[in-house]
Amino acid sequence: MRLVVAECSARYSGRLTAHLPLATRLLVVKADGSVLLHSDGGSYKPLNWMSPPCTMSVGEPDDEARSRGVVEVWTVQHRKSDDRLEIELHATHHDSAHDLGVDPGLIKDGVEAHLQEMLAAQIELLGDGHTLVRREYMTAIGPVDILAKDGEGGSVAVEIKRRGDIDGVEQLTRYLELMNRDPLLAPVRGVFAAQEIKPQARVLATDRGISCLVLDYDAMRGVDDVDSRLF
Amino acid sequence: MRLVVAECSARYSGRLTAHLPLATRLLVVKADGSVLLHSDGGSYKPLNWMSPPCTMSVGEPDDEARSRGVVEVWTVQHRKSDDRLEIELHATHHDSAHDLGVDPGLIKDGVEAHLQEMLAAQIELLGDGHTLVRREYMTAIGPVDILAKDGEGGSVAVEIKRRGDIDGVEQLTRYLELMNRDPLLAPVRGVFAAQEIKPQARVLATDRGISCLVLDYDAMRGVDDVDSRLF
DNA sequence: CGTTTCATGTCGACT
DNA sequence: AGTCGACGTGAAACG
Repeated sequence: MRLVVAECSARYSGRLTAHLPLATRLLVVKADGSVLLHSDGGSYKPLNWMSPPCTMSVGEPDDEARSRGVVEVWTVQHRKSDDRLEIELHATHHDSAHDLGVDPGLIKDGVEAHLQEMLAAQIELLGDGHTLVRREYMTAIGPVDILAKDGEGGSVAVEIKRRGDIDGVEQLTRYLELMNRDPLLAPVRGVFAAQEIKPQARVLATDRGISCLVLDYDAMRGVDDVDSRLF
Repeated sequence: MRLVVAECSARYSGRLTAHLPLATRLLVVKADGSVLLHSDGGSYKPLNWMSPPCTMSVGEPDDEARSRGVVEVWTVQHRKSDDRLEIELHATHHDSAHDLGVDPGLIKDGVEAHLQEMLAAQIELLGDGHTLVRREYMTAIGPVDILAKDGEGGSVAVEIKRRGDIDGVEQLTRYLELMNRDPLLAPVRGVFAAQEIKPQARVLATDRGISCLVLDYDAMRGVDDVDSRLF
């Protein structure tokens, strides 16, 4: 990985045409040839970039460019499309190269998955008499996290989220709509379960006759641990 | 902007929970406190990050962490949510800070470029006797959209926007300031041309002696088509 | 400020 | 390789 801090201007053409006026920026050249052009603010998205696979070539400025103070011209060309990024470098303030090696990558900890496991194991949290039918109950539009039956034999569909937002309620609503068309299942009641339920989501859920269940992760894990110790 | 290349591991919790195993990575701390964690490959998206507004605090590792080789602990906390990024730094290979200043940002040439072409072809829209000098007239701070001469031989710098906002007037003002320092060009008059000019922008432009020109895209394209048919 | 739509979306899973 | 859907989507335009 090469890091350069330099005054530069850039021109991108490909899916759109754009340019960056002269300013001081961070240029990152990754091992796979990809290039990022970052400013000192904004988000994680670069001002401009070229994704791999691509090839970078360093060239000399022509006379016109040199008269504008350009010292070096980088041309980054995508290998599979005609996307092209041209960077004109003026003064360079920093330039260093580093060997980073291969990255193991991000590992997403499935808190949601864990909550699902634990709620399946502690299904009585839904209410007395509830029994588990199955986890990841498949429907035409995707798997419902948990399908259960209540004490009276009615079906209960549970959607689990770490953070209970409106989107989750919408998702559960779609499932319920579909499942209630199935005479073998209907009527299906909905339960929206999450570690934290946003007020708006609670209002929407309640309005649609969906119950809300706040899950206490630590308490549930405690119960889980006790259960494990019994074996 | 601070650049650090270090062996590190990280843990993010917020909209999801995830972690990064120990590896050598680039850490970027931007002026607004945001943090990016990049590997030497992939795309422009960091492995992990924290968007502004957020606060970074540097701490000492506890005994357990120190025994694992942790030298420093960075805690990046989002100001408006409970999103949190914790980075454990082991060996540091590089550490440098740079003052980048404010970035003018990316300029997308979409409809704008087309308007520029058409105005260059119909330069008399600026007024009788006007002639085109060149498009994309290069200056130290970026290209002026159109440089023209009026009937009396005076220079005219034209800034073209799809939507004429205050930013565009500011940009043209910077160009004019620079160009009027060049004795070969001065005095340079400014014209702010756009499909639609916001009232505020018009007031500011007028106040600075910059003329406003509303461009009728469809009418201009009509003329363009007629021109094409002549050939 | 909330809401909706766009993106050089990116990214992964599956056909 | 092409398609589809989720994303820590983010970002800009709009009311």
